[in-house]
Amino acid sequence: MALIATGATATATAAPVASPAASSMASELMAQGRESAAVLEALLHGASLPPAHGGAHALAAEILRCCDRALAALRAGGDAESSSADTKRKPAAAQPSTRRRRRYIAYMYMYVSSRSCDGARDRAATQQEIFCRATASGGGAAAAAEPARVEKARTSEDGFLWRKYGQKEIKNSKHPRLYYRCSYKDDHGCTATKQVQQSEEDPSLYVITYFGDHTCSCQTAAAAAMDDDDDDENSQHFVINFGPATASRSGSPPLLYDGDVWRETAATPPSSRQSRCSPEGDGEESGVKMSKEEPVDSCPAPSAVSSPADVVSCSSPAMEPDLLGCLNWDDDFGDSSFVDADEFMNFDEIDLFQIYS
DNA sequence: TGGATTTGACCTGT
DNA sequence: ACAGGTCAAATCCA
Repeated sequence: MALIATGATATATAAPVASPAASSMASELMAQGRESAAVLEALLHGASLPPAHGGAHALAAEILRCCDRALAALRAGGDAESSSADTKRKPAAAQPSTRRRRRYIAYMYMYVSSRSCDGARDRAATQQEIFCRATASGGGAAAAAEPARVEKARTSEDGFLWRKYGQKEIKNSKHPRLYYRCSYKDDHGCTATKQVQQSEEDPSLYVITYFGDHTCSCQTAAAAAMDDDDDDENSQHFVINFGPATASRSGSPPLLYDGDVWRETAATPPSSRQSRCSPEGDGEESGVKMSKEEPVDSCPAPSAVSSPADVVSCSSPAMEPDLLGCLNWDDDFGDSSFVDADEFMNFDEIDLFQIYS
């Protein structure tokens, strides 16, 4: 994923204010996460850990969990506040979901930051490498309405629940373009849509173009569900909790990493259509089949990594040292004494890695 | 039987 | 006229 960094959108988007309670909780969570990061750093420098620590994997999982919960707390706090105080809400289409966008951006930032400490490539180079594609010209209403966010990932799975509504052969393209809209479009009027198309250069990658923001509440419910799962699972698995939380309905379960391959957390029937977000027609839905029996593609080389999803999928032993070593929390996220999560993730000062048409 | 997917037809912009 | 986006009836599946 990657992009062109720009601060324009950050300033153009009104910053929601999280409630004090949410900020406090987020602050605690991030402080906890930082402690884990410090331990992890010590571990990476050769220090030995007490048996109580579960090793690098457990620490990394803890860090991710803290980050995610902090962001969820902020989101929930902000949402609650805005829903109670702002009853005259503007139509969803006219009010971008800044919180979710920020969360997305935060992950982008973490990703780019992680890459930036690679000695051979500075942040600017990484951002340049990050893929940027103009919104399809001459597109339909969705494409014309607002800028698109473009990602490249090994799976089109992103935690949201999508309904496919179309497929189109694209001229001069080997692969069809698939059209999805939020499954909650009817229920909540959510206008989010996305287009998925296999990359021409690397068919194992999917180019995902997002239009609009999710205005539905599916993410909140999912986050809660995931919290419930955390306690049971994270001692055993590397919990992948990237981006918006997974829908709790019969939708895609969160993905777990157990050291070798990805797998789904729930015993979702393989044929469950809602868990399928990958384009069909390429034979085996290469990006989504995540089971012991059918391991996903091996982790791409760092140079091929181009999406947050890849960051996650590359928490494999091959990628881990690079990624973990690059999480320079102090440099990238400020001092640990951040007062609240908005300060921690100083969103408005972070370059927004957003795709523009 | 209800909900999701498929796919040809239709609509819109260039 | 063409390409891309969306609709909606038909179909599939749990």
